[in-house]
Amino acid sequence: MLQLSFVRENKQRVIDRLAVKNFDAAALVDDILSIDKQRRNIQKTLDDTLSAANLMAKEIGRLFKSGQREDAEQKRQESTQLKQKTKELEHKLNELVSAMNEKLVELPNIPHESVPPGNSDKDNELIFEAGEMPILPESALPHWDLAIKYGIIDFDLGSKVTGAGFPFYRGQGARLQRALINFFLDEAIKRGYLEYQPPLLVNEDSGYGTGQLPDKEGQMYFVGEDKLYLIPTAEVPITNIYRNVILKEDDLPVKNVAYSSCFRREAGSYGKEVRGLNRLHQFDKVEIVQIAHPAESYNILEEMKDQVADLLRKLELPFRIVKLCGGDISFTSALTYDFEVYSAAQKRWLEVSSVSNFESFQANRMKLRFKNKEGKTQLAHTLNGSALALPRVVAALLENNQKEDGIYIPEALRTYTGFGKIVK
RNA sequence: GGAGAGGUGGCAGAGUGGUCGAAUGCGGCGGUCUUGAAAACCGUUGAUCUUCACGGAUCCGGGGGUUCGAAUCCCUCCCUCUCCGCCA
Repeated sequence: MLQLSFVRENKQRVIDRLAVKNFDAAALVDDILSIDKQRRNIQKTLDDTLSAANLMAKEIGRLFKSGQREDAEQKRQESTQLKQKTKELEHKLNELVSAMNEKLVELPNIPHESVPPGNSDKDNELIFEAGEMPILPESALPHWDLAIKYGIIDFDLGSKVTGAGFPFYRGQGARLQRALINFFLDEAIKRGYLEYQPPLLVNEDSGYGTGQLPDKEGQMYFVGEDKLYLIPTAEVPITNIYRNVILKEDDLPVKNVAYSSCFRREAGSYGKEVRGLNRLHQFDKVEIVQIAHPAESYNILEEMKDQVADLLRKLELPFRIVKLCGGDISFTSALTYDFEVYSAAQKRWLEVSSVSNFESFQANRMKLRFKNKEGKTQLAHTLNGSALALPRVVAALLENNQKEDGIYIPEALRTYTGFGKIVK
């Protein structure tokens, strides 16, 4: 969420910038500021009252000690009244604080200056395109048919054992998954990331910290018995490592990478959009997370963008990068690049990565700070990106590299798979 | 799952109803001394809110309560450790 002090000092700017996200913030901001004003008034009165009560309590202690029972007794009566007053003030203050927080979390993050206006993915700005578009014969199969032909992914078996969207990977298909995970992790480690293996279940505080809760509650699987959520991305546990943490400036940037399975309920999705590997309830992803100095975060975003592009190049997949427009960018993000690979048999672009700078939006929510050179604590910036999500990469690899005699594995991956092509 | 112990500042560790935001040690930072370093000595060293500032308020695992007054008493939740049981 945005910092209250920022909203207070930059009211018009907040409203203007959020208009780019097609978000009319005027009324909300007014509400917040008016509640804030009341809050500060009450806070002041309460502080003064408490201060008086504290002084009196000390005085009473002194009187009792020196044996002045009568004076003490009288003060004690007075103090009881003060007590009543503080109770009322506290109650009122709590109401105002929670009302304000409720409103404050409804404000989206402010988009970066370079974010183009727009309403949907059609208005996203294409900023890069690379790789050769494969030309496939008419007989080319979409990946869900290739999966059956080569016996490498079994969707029906997944439906039987669990449900739709939970495929089994089998033989060379399973091997390919493992190869991709190791490849992605190794590439990140080469770039100085520290590898983590996070828990796949997180508590409520963590869900709140990265912004999945409260608004996207329905997207996560929930284990009610233990009040735990299955993670929709490793971003959640990895970023929450730093919840309520004050780092040293020298620790920045923090670079973490994690492979994890990801679980998403995807309620309301259906049709050919979700066919095969296009959208799953459980999938694998390698996620990169950085915690950065505010002055550096946009350089780091570019660096992460190049990193993801490099992976796609090594996988020899045609891809493009789009900068999300105001209408398509997420609630929490200030600037997002989406990466899409071309899946030649479906003739579709599939999103395989999303790299974002959240600036201090997540950090403020989870109190992730660092102590700067002047000794002041300051919110850090958080960034993350998929590097990469597996299923759609696999879809494109299978479709684009299919030949008469099998499906060819790109050179960079062969040391990981141990085979050069997938055969029947 | 059963029984017990415990959660205090960056760390270790005192404190069991009143000058305790918290002794002491270590670590960190600054200084004295030194050609330099070490040692020694002196000083300093948490966070949040609020105020132009002085100052004030809050925080001893989280939440609630008792009391004029709570780190200290009560309730509740969470977590850690030890023993037993179970187990990849």
